[in-house]
Amino acid sequence: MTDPDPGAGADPAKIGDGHDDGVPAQPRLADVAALAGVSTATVSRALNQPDTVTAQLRDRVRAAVDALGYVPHGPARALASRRSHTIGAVVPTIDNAIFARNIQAVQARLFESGLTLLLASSDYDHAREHREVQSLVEHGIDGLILVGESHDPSVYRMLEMKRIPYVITWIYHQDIGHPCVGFDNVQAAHQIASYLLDIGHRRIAMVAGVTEGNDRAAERVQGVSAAMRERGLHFAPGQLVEHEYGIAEGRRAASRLLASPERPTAIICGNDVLAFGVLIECRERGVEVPTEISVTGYDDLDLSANMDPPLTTIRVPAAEMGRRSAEYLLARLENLPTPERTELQATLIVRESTAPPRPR
Amino acid sequence: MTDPDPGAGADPAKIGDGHDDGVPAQPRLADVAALAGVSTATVSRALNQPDTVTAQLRDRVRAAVDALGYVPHGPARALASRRSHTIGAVVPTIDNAIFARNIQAVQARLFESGLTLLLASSDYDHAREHREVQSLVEHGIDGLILVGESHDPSVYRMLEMKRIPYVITWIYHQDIGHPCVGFDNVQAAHQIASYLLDIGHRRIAMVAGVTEGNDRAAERVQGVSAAMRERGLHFAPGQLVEHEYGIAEGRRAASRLLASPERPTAIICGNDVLAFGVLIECRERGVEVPTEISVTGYDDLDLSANMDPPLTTIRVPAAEMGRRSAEYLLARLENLPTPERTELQATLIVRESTAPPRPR
DNA sequence: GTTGCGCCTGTAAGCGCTTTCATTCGACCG
DNA sequence: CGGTCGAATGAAAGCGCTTACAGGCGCAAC
Repeated sequence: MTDPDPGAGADPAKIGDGHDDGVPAQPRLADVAALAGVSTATVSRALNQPDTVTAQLRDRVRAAVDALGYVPHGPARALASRRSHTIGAVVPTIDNAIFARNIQAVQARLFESGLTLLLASSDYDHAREHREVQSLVEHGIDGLILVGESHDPSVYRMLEMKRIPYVITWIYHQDIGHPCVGFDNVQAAHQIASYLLDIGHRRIAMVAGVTEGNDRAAERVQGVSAAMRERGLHFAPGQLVEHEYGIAEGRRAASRLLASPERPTAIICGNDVLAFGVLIECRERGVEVPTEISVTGYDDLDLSANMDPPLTTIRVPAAEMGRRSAEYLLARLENLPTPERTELQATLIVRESTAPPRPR
Repeated sequence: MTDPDPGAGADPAKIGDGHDDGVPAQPRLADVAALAGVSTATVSRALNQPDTVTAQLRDRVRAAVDALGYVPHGPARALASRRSHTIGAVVPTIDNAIFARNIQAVQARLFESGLTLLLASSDYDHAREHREVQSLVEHGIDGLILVGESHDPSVYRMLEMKRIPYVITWIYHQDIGHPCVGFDNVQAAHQIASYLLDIGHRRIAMVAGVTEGNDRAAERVQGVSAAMRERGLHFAPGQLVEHEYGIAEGRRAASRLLASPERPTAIICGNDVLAFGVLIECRERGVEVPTEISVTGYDDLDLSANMDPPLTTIRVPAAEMGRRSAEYLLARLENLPTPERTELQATLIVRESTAPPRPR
């Protein structure tokens, strides 16, 4: 009934092309074991827990691996060990310098620990995000990095059900009910608005990112609004606008704002790229920054310090956040103690795109 | 000898927490089968080849899946089917707008077809790239996207051995011995140099990317050199420099070039970011572009058209290349016919950062 | 010279799914 | 109305690896 010799590596079906020289084209663990003259269990141990095995044996296995060009088969390993050695990440879009930097740091850190990154992007769409997450979960990810707190409830449900550790990034505040590594968007936005108010601005406009389904963008609006409210101010009609990410969008927004009868003395942007657009439109229209109008960004891209004038902005710890979020998951996977929530600092960088408003 | 009832879902070890209500915490295919009252084979078919199954059955299975919140286990599926439904990509760095755009397109296209992207970055280091590729191969990727043609030979060897389809991107020329989707860097660089020569420039400098281990950067230098050679010109000493990617690096290069006794009348940059640096340094030093000096880039980032002055550059089909390279692999996986090599166009975009040199 | 204890290594049972092959069922034809 | 063929389903054998568990061996202690 049963195969009398299941361990035999000589099954011709297993041997690829080439002369039948006994060197399988796609060697399996059993082939390595046969060549090294040990059992598959030993090879597995020699490879995965080298310490539990004789040095001599280790070398012998290593030699066999090299001789055959053996590469372990991850799915089989994942199936048997319930660990895929992969981490998933879903970002709104990779095509945004600040996320790219963040993801680069995540990938680099994971690689250091021998893990691989599964990357997906949601295009700021919760439904799509849900499908992306499901796809990642199907692939057996050991952990997941998410951007922001607001997600389809089924996302959290799935993670819970599958017992997959995850971490929320790009956001931090007292009452986040999830593990997170981020910074306080409300506070940072509040800070930049307060700075503008402190130097005398009263007519402030804001070019925010699209807030629907984007809690980071929403919190930034919230922080600015709060700072204004504290001084008894609020946005005049049409002075708080939302735009998608992009230079052209920033220009369009600025173009409208600059044409308004009560032109603002300062424009706060939800990110640096929008601010670039605003700066460019100002230049195009001959509106001097910062003498006629102040402009601020949020992110502190490399270019920001090099704009003309250099952009006042919030420096966001994108790379550190990437590294730390990876490390959180790494720690969880090793069952090492690690704080559930870590707050990073976003700092105001004052440059020359802001100045007190010109007296009328 | 054998379990008389192997299909039973009642094995207590399988049931997670909660009351023993027969609803497993982490349902497997067998649980779905049990609930739907069919075999696991049928469930598998209903899920993967819906057409081969009765509509009624399909619905029944679908219902059971929903009821249990079943999510297939990718590694197991990959092990059994020899398909992981993942594609790997290794780029030098994600933290470079043009690669980010490319990868974004890859990911989006793969997602459309239900595949997932495994992303790695090599940091322009062949040794590291090799390890990254090995790691991806271990994870069982069904295909691989590589940047450029020059890689550690063992990379190609491994792909060959494992029979993993791959595609080379960001490069194209007649004698590439690998499947590729790219554009001709030599020709594009030749074109931009020729344009400068045509409008009268003779003292031309180049700020190239680092060419070691980067065939794209090398080809761009080659294209420019060739164009100059055709007119009996060559780079003066110190007028061909290589710099890492970055604005600061571009500034540093420009700073030296502008200070040289025989100041060039045009600076060709290996990418837009270096060109931004050059442009910024010129502005800082009061060197007018393009009247005193012409500057060109390569990539055509969003910002390039919005610089002051707008940057003359080569527009690179980053997103299309991403989409097409994904599609190449998709076709290969389906055994559909697809061209082994496809050439995309990189086009010269003339803007205001270039003009004829000022007569002396 | 035994006995006992550890340390290594081997045996073998799965991990959860796909897929071949066999079987069943129903429809259709003679 | 029985027989035949095709379509739909089920049974069961792995996919390549990990990991209890068992077993063997050498050494120290008695």
